[in-house]
Amino acid sequence: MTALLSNLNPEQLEAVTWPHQSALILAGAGSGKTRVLTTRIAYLLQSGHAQPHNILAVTFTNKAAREMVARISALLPVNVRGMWIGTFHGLCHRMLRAHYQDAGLPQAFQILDMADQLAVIKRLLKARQLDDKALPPKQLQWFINHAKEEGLRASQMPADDSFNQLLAECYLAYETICIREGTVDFAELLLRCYELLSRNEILRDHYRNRFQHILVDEFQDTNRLQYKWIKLLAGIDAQQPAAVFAVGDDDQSIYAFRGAYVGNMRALERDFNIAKIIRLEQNYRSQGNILDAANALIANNKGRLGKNLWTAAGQGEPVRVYAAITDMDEAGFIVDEVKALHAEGIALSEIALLYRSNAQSRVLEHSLFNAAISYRVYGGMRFFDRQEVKHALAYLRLMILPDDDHALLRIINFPPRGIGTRTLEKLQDQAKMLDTSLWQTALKTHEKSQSTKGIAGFVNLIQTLQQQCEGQPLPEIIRRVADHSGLIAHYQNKQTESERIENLKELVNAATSFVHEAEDDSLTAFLAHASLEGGEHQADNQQDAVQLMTVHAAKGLEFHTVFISGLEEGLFPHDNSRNEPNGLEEERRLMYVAMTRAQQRLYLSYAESRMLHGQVRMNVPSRFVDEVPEKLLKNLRITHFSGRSYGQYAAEIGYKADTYTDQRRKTTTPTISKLAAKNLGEQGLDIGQQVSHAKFGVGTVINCEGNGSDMRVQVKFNQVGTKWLALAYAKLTPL
DNA sequence: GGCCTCCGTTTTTTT
DNA sequence: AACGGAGGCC
Repeated sequence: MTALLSNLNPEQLEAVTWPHQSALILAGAGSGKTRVLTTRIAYLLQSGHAQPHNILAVTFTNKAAREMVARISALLPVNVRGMWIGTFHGLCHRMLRAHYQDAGLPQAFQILDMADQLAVIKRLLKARQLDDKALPPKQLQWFINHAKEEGLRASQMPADDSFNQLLAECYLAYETICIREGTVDFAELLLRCYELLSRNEILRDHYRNRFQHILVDEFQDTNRLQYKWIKLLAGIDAQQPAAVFAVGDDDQSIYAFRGAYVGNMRALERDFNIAKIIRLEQNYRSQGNILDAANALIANNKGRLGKNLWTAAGQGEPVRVYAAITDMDEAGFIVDEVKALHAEGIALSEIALLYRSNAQSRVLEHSLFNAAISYRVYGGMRFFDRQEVKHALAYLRLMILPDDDHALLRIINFPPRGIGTRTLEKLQDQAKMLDTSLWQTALKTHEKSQSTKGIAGFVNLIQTLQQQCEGQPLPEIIRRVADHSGLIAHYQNKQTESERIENLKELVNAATSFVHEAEDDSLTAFLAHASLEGGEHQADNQQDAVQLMTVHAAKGLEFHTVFISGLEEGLFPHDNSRNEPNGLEEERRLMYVAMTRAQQRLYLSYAESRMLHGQVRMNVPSRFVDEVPEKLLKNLRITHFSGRSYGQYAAEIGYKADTYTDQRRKTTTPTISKLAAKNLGEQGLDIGQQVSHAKFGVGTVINCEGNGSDMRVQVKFNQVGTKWLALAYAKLTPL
């Protein structure tokens, strides 16, 4: 026991040994959050306060869940299997499988991922003859998911105007489809589980009795339904409620855009009568200057629970800032620094290049590639999202749940077997008339036919596959399906598709390792695994490489050196965040997360001009750079120019932004430097200059076009956004 | 059925 | 710039 608790600081120790009561742990970045969580579990077990089966621990990602299991196992020899440790979705799924009948689901119910869900929605909208303008599929998807996250069913949706009525009707139609097909989307896993527990007293009491300790990781990222689920399971109104041990950091809440509700932290405090929040403020990751910078930045946010990170390590190096001329120049600078760091002995994998949006990675990749520095980009297409893999999975799903129209439609004519749009329409019409699934309809109308063509051929194929795979081991089932479905042959006929065949083989490999690792190695379990664990492609290249990722993807990670690039107004903070309530504060938290990833060295950079969406844009440095106290910064521009003038350096890096061509309109417009020098100069203006406008207030000139009386300038106003103004009319006063 | 062209979009993302 | 979707054409 003493070994377990040694080396904890006083706050960590208080959290770990907290009595059998609910607790809220405010755990700053790098404060040993995971350590506290896992040591708490080990402490409960070792001290005899709890048995493994009394413990439920919930995370957001499978990776976090796996890490938790691994670290507990390392702390003490315990049967981890007795504990329920997993993601919200994974745990809800587990309950629904165990009680599928009580939950009103077929035994072989299947999980729809976001793409599957969108496809179902598109099909639904098409059937109702609603085009994109009447109701965009994405919007309906968002509406349905948000409704579910609020715990609302279609029948509870307001229909106060015609559009809301339309939304409610479509939601209802969607629910009907899912029920008939036996499919469940991500939000449904949670809502269904919540409803199951709230309606079924026996089950509820069973689980309440069992889970006396509920531990929640990244609590700030919970949505309202997840919180209600925790509350229900903990049974705050019960005689002996479970102890909820919630660990989170309101300053690192960066998922409001997908429904996370930070207010849950306050709600927990209130609902669970938490008298004292435990704050973990000692940071074991970053050096002083980096923390001071991050603290100063986040202090600009309002309504925080309040927390100030400190470190026992020294101040370390200053935060380095580079003002680039172009995005290419910015990338070039970063690559130069990476080279220098690597030469000093820093491993490439200890260097992270962070950016706000994925599109920004390209310039960086380009420069790294040319410099022959190995790098790895995170994000992008995941294994189980690939079309060939999804096709194969659709065959498998249809075999065990033939009423899944979504799966059927995906493959009824893939590979092509002569079932065209008209045949399909006929089948769908018949199904509607018979009020049954497409599969049942196909059976009824083509059962007698022995034909190997068309729908009858498809029915025969699926039935044959069902028979052939009966009782076979999982990898063998997948091998047969990939082969007999004609998928392999189809891709073999195309020269460019050889990678897809490799992926189908990889799917067999995935099944092989799944059989070795999973407790339940059924096909149903494998399909659930494919949906829920979407395939973090972990195993690949161990080689030393620079890490490229969005700031979101970097959450929870740490690196010796971190570069945050593209720190420009409009990019970071992103323009779109302005339309969202508290959008700027979320952007700032994002910046806070990015900065606190760095251990020893932090670089901030921005570019004056950047190619975005095929157009050169002039940008103003991000306010986030200004929010870092000057005394913590070190400006590298002068050093990097090494004595040259701006003009000399610009010429050297080939910066010729005299004109840019709008490909769409085939027009060439003179931009910045020349015009700025000539025409703008005549007006007493310049790019980058602060100006004042009677109505719009203060702003910065960021672009211009035309000349003479037609001349217009683009001004980024501090209050009202970016506007094009005709100089002949608008009265701009240089400041 | 497959290929081509035009057009619109473009933040972040896990389950 | 780049990608995806829709619609037209052979």
